[in-house]
Amino acid sequence: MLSLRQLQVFLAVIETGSTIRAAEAVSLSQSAASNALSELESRLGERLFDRVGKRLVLNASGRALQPRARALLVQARDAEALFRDGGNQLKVGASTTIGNYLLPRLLGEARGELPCERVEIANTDDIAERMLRFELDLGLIEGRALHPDLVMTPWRQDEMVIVAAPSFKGQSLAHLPWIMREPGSGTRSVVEQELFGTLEGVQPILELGSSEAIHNAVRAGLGVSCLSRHVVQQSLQSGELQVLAPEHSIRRQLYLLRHRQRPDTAAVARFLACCPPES
Amino acid sequence: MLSLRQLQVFLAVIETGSTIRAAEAVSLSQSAASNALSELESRLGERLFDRVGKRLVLNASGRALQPRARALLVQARDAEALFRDGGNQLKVGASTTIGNYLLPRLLGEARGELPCERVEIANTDDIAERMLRFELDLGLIEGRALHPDLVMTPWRQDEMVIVAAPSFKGQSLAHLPWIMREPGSGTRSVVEQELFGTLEGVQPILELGSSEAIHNAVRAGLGVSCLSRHVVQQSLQSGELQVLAPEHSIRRQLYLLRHRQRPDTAAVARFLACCPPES
DNA sequence: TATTATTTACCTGTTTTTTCGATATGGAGG
DNA sequence: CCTCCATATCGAAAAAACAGGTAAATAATA
Repeated sequence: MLSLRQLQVFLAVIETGSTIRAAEAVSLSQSAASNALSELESRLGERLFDRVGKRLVLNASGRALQPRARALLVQARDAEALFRDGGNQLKVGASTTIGNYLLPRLLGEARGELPCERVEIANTDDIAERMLRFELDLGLIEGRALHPDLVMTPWRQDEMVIVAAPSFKGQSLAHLPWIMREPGSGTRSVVEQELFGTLEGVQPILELGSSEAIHNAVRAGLGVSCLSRHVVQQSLQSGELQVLAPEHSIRRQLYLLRHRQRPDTAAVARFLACCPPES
Repeated sequence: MLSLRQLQVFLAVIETGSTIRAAEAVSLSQSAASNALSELESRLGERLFDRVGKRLVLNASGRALQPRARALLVQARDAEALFRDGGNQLKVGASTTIGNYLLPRLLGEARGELPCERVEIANTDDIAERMLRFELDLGLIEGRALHPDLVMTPWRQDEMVIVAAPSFKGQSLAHLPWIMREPGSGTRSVVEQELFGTLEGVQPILELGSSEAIHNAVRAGLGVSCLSRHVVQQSLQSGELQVLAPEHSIRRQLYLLRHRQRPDTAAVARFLACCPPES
């Protein structure tokens, strides 16, 4: 049976490129690291690195083993963390709307029941990448992540509504002064897709890089926009903003993002018990 | 860092109920097994068994660890098998239609390219259960498996057609002498659901326990039935059977079944490269 | 109730494995 | 050709794992 330590050395060699630095990284002597690596190779009956000159170059077999080794070590760590104090920590990656608006409210409602967590806000692709590197325990995304090692499961829905200051009244949508997110934003692409028939050819009068900036621009009467209800909820309640054309509201699905090869951490399970999928 | 051997002992103790038999199972001395277990517990800072009398009774912490330990060990074995000769072996569980008709043809077409495989035919529930115990590497099922640790992905489609001997001509479907699978069969439930409107109240004149039996009964002119096109393909080509009411054909989805916590084996990957999802 | 059998946990000496420091080997660069 | 640097190897030392024996605790039995 191969040992976890051998895999640890194997991965360290990949990352550092040499047995010397790998040994340092896992606090071993160089000879021990070299030994662990050769033992792993002989157990598998296959060289994992090509020895070209004095360099170790990962070969096809090594590349095949790498993701499995990583997954094994992460799962071992997770198993230990199950019971240690660190088992309470949870690193969530959330895309902007979720991280800025939805999640704070959920965490507030379940204060105390939720593990001590850390939320990192980034776009969907970044979150997917960090999930792949096991740097995050759970992703909450608005877009899609297509990597075969990532599993998307429907979580909640987000309603995007067209909002404007109260002065705007029942004009045709296409003639309004639109404010939008920058091209490339997931939010913008959803809006363009869903409202395509209505907004064809419309040029936004303003493009802003964040929902909150747009929110403020709309409150200032600069124009109209289509924003998540969660962003503008307060302004709607206070009457500072109104919903235009409610029939054009967009429902979009929000997803949980998990790594296929990593069972839920204890903390992830607790989080999901508090904020289960609703739809 | 906990060791795989400790987990091995832990699982053996669960299965055998005592350190003595566990030691035997993993070829260790009793003292070594007892030691490994206590070391694991002290590393985790948590007792995994309650010592009640001279018995070891798995407690809540132990139950939490168990599935992770199992997954870790299986993955370690898979990683080793990646390169060993055994890495070619593949245990597929297939439900009846797939295992009896579809798979043999696929394997025949890809002869030599596919790893040396072993196909076990069972019903969907059995396959799901064996997947959960890591006794199968891959499932190919016609029905649904709902366990949270099992992942279904669409694979291919199966077309079910209404077939009869050539003597049957354009009568109303409800008035034909129907032959069906026994109640409880997945195939039968699909047929009943899809043809419900047409077949309401119809009593089959015969119920048989296998598709092949029905096939032969239909060929013998005993009646009509709704069978996978794969089952009757040959008889259709030879003109021995005809398709009645093609507009009532049923398409049903076939699924790959995998364990969420187990990355694809090398052999599974090769199998899927040969027989990829088509729809 | 006393006795026997069984099982866990611990102790001790021994064996095996792992690790270390030093050294041999071998390509890369001046 | 010689020096630099990294890997691989070797013997010694350290650490870990091991087997066998044994005490304590409990269940079963007389």
